[in-house]
Amino acid sequence: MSNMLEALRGRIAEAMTRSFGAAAVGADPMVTPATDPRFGHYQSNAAMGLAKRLGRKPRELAAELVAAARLDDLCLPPQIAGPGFINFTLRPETITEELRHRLADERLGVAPVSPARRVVIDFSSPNIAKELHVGHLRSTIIGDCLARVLEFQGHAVLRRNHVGDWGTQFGMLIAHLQDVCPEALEEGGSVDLGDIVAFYKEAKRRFDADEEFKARSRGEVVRLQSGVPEAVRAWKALCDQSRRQFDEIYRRLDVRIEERGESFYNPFIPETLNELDALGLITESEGARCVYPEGFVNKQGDPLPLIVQKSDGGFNYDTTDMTAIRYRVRVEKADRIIYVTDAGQAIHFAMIFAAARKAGWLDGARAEHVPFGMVLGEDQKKFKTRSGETVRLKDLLDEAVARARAIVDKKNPELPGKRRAEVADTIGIGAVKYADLSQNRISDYVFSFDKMLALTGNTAPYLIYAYVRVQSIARKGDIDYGHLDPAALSTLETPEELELGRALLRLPEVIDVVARDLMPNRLTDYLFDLSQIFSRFYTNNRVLGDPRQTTRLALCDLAARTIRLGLSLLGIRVIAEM
RNA sequence: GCGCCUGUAGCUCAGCUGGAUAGAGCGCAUGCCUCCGGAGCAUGAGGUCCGGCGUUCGAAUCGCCGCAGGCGCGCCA
Repeated sequence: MSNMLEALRGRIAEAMTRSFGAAAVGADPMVTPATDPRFGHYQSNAAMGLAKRLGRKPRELAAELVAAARLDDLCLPPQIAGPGFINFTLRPETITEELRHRLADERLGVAPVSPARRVVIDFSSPNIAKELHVGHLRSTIIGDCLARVLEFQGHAVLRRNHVGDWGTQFGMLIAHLQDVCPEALEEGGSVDLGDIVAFYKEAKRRFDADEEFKARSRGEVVRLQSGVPEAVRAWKALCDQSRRQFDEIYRRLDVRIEERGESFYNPFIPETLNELDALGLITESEGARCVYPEGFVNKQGDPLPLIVQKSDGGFNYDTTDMTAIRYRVRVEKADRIIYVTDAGQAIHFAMIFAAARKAGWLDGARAEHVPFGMVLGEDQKKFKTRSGETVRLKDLLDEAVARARAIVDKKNPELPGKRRAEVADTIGIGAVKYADLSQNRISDYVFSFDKMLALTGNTAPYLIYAYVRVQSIARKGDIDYGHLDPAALSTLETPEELELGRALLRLPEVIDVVARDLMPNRLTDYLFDLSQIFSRFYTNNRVLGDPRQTTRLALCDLAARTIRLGLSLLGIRVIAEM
């Protein structure tokens, strides 16, 4: 049993039914990590809740539960405290035994979930012909992290980049392309259009300034939508060019994602609308076709619509999102669909989900919006460059790496230049990700290079440093952690050993919580806590040359592997030296 | 105007199905290198959990009413 919390929960649930029979069936054993180390490792608050239902004193019930529970193999005799808290302390032998298993377990005690589900995660989602900018940072990083966590649990995760690759803006882009790069309209061959963003800006400038160009642009939209091959080729060339620029950033961020843009869903729009219509969910209003999910009103207090077809016959993101959610359930057989977008879209998704539910599409599936707050500058205003421009992700990453490089150069000039470059890259990118993920994603997040790259505190550099220290011990002592014999791990004794051992055991519970709440900061909090405990351990417990060397090396190895695994779930790499 | 989100130490933030004396980092003060990397460790000061009322054995957490800030509010996404 590698998840101690689950184990205890099971034992208490069992004791509850044994002691109180039907009255306790389905009641929550209320087992949680202890709120304070002085209370032990875990606690159950079930007695207080039960007291009301059974009309008895909570401390009495707690005593009965303790008497009825079979816990001897896991913990010391439980203590009853306060109004009826039951406090559990794991036995040192239990902790040690479990750590022996972990030494030989690649997954460090985290069992794959059963049954595995099919999960669609919709994240990042930039627009074609535009830049990946700071506005995409959180969606990309958080979405990737959630994907990694759910994949590690064993779920089949479909990572979807719902890029904006359709719409009226393509008219001006195609018209501009005709003028500056006519060869892109020909069949076959790919063309390098250069900086697609500059291209977009120029097209936009002409569109705003030139009536003839504007008219031509409108014509191109029509040609594209009706599938004229030349227009479609131009569109593809534009998307390809954008994709190359996106992929460069995803590569640097080590983010894997499958592009499935809005255009992908075009063929499925008619059947989606037909089905909504057949269900009687579509109402016409001012020439537009609308779905009115209940409970949403506009500023006049009138029902708020999803406009699934505009009055000009065109489609918008309500249409695409309705089509996509239906496709994901019906065709991709998703059990769970997760949308990682800014909090400002909360109402939009609430409406999409409500409408999809009404249509019966979510009967066997769960749709969730995972909202996050804005990225703010240190002035607490929306994060912009000094000149007021949107911050490009590329520039942001470059600066993080450059700053990390400056720190490495200063701290460890003996490291060869090539290694310093790797270290700077790992730390710089890792710091950007960690800073974002360690924040409660709901609140707005103040972006600060200085804070994220700080060598102390809850930052990527601090965690990576803890990892590096373990590798450093190995180098010093000429140790190969791969050759440690699990059986040689003796029962933990010192307070620091026990504290570290207990912290290591928590990993499976933490992963469960992250997957349940989709809150990466629960994982970063744990890793930071673990790293601090590890630092305490190795400053106070000599490893090399100590009679307990083997046991302590095993703890070092487990700490390093736990940190490495945890960081990998955040999308952050480690290095052996820094 | 309505809706959503946020409000916790000087600053930046945690606080997980309501649980015990509310935590961390930074900053500040004071210790610790004959010792595995001091990018570290230890100790301390610092709180009207925005305010009020309510629910509960128990509220930072739930409900209602206010206050402040952010975001959104019909054919962009």
